[in-house]
Amino acid sequence: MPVKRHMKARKQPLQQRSRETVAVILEAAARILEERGLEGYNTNAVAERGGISVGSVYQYFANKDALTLALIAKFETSLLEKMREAIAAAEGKNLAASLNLLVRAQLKVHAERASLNRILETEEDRLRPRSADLSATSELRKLIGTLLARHRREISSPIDDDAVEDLIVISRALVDHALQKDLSRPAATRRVLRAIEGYLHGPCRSA
Amino acid sequence: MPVKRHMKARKQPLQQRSRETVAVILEAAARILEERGLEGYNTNAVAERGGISVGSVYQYFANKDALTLALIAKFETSLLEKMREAIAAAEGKNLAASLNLLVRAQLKVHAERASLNRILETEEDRLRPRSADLSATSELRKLIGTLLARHRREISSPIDDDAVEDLIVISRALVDHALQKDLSRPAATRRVLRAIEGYLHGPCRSA
Amino acid sequence: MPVKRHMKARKQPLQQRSRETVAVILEAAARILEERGLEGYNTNAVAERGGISVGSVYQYFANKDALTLALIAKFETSLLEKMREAIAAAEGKNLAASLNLLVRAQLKVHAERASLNRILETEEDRLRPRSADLSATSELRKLIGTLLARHRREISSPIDDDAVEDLIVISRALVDHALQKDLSRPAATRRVLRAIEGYLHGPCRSA
Amino acid sequence: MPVKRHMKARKQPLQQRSRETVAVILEAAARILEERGLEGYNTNAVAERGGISVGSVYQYFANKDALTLALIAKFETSLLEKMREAIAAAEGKNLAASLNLLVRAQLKVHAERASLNRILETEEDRLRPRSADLSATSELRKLIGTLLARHRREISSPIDDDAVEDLIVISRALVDHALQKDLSRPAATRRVLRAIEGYLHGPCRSA
DNA sequence: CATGAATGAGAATTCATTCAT
DNA sequence: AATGAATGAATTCTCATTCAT
Repeated sequence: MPVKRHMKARKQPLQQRSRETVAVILEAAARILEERGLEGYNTNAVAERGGISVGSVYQYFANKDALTLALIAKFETSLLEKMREAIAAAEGKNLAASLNLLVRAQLKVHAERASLNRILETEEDRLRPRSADLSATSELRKLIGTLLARHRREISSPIDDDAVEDLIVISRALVDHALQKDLSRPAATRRVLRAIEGYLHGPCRSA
Repeated sequence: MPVKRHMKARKQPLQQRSRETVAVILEAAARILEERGLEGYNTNAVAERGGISVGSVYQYFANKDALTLALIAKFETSLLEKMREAIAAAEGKNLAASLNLLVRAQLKVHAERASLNRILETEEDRLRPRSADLSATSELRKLIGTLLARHRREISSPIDDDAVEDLIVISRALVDHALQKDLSRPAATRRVLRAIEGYLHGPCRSA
Repeated sequence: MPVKRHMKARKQPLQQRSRETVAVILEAAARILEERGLEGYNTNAVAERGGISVGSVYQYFANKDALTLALIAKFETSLLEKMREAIAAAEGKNLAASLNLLVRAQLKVHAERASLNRILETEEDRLRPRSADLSATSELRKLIGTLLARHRREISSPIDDDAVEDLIVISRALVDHALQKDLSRPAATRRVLRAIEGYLHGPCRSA
Repeated sequence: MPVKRHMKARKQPLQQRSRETVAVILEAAARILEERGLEGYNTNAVAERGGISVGSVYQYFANKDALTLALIAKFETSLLEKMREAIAAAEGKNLAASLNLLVRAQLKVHAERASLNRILETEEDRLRPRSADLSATSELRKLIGTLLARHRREISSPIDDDAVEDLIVISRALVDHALQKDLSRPAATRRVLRAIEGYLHGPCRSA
């Protein structure tokens, strides 16, 4: 079953009222996903939860997948936001301290709405017509790339775009895994950092 | 919405005919998932694809989820099988060579039915009542643990159960990512190995 | 196999249109039961008969059993209504005349939709989680109790709650039986009355 | 949906083995009905419960309804048997004592497999092409008729066939009701007897 | 714009019955 | 005769989407 076309938001919510409605719908969708999972996620439920009518949902989202994509975009943006803040806060610190801040921020963001984020990641696979990258993701790559470049001298392994990508994949996987296994925050941080730092220092035979 | 309860035992395939039917069903389900994705995966389609009737599907699988779980188990077992072979083949080689074999085996298995495996992994999240481990997974952990212990002296970083778990998570994530991005086999191998070896040699300040 | 659990509240018909739809559904269900019996009673048939879609049936009734229960309630209420009227009409008459009116009313109501009522009674057994009385039934008991109390002096046998209950059981059984055997109205009336009056005058040894 | 034709047992179980199989099937059907109700009553379940194959069920019963009818006949016959015994035991006693024995016998039989009997009565309505009487029922009428004729002088009200029929209907209804409400045996006996004796002594104005 | 009733295709599951072995 | 695998029509129920008001 191919993904529906016209998956852009139907109209630009220019009016104040409209923007509020969109926010209500997104929050309702998020809550339904958290409370009932993908199984219980349907447009009627979302509308009811948001205290509006189904018709209104379709006023702003061409179809269910468009709504889901909007949710994904929103949470990806918010993740990016937090990462940006963490990187800003790391300004002036050394690599280890910076990574520590970053990982803790990432864990915090994912933990906040852990179940929701897991589901959205799953849906992303299904909805994103492969390779079509969300701008947020490439933005994140750039951010991390810049950070690492800044600390080039503290890193023993050459850092190209692929390395950045892999680092992102690795930390996301470990963070998800930690949350799924309900690890304590410090334990999770330690494990994620170990992987990242290992990666950055490369296979040094000097040991 | 929780996973179905009534997973009561269905008839075990005793006769030759039955065992064939079960195989037909599993293969049909796999093909449907590959060709149409989760969206087009329904018991009627599976039956039709297998050239049998829906009733026969339900003769051996209590419900759709049970069928999916059987598929998961089958592919997890087959993955384990291949890993076991790779480890056997690595007997006598050094760590780097062993890991190389292992990663290539993993990439091969996943690549064979890449899309199917991705979907099954997704479904596993939904179907496995958290923490309930598939025996195949714990088996894999043991296998990897043994391999690393054998090469203890070539590893600079202490390897406990958590480390093994993280290594599995990392390589699975990178393999999935590589396949999704259609990386060439050598490139994928290189990137996965880089991560693993980095992890094993730990953050060595000596660089 | 127990009665369905998910009898959660469905939308209450608020608008004019909705109330009409609910009425249409109930009437269609009644007709299907009359024409095709329990065997041919299914939600698709009901919808088709009512000229609406299945979805609409489920908009107002959580499931098939809920629809059946609504039918039961409706006809129990209507029976009660008629009995109330008969008792009102009997005001001032003596016991024999009152009973006569009552029995004739009961026969009339049951005869109107005899086959439907038989089926609904059958389903009631299956659907009512024993002891959970329909308010209509307890209402009827009260009504009959009051009538008999009014004529206490014309009755030779002490009338308690059990007696009222038994009288209701007896007359319902005889009425059903008379309708099933297609007895003429006067014959049926006579036979039911004979049983009731016999009960009320008790085993008088004076004969 | 009309009742199936060919509803007679498919073959006369002349052989010893066959008769045993039929008995096994009937008992299995009875148990399934008791344990799972009409909802869980299906030929596959019956076969499994009886430790035989579905095919064998169809060897002896043309279809499911034929099986149900056989069950009905069996339990009606057994009821009749017990009533006959009770009447024989009442030989020489007066009317009151005879009725007492009879009612107690009836309560005992129905109580033994109360839920089964309720269900069978329900199915009887559906399966018996109206008016077509089971011989057992007319036999029972004869039995009761004879008993009452024997005690003609103790009865103040004329007893014709209709009266016998009504008495049977009344006592069956009250017995069912008593069992459904879980009345104690003595209480049930008292209430059923009260109704019967009232009926027999008729509306005597002498009180 | 909002509402929410209505739609109906589609999916899961059951079970009476058949028939090759 | 017995077996039990296979069948597939039938049924319940859901939910994305539309559209009259």
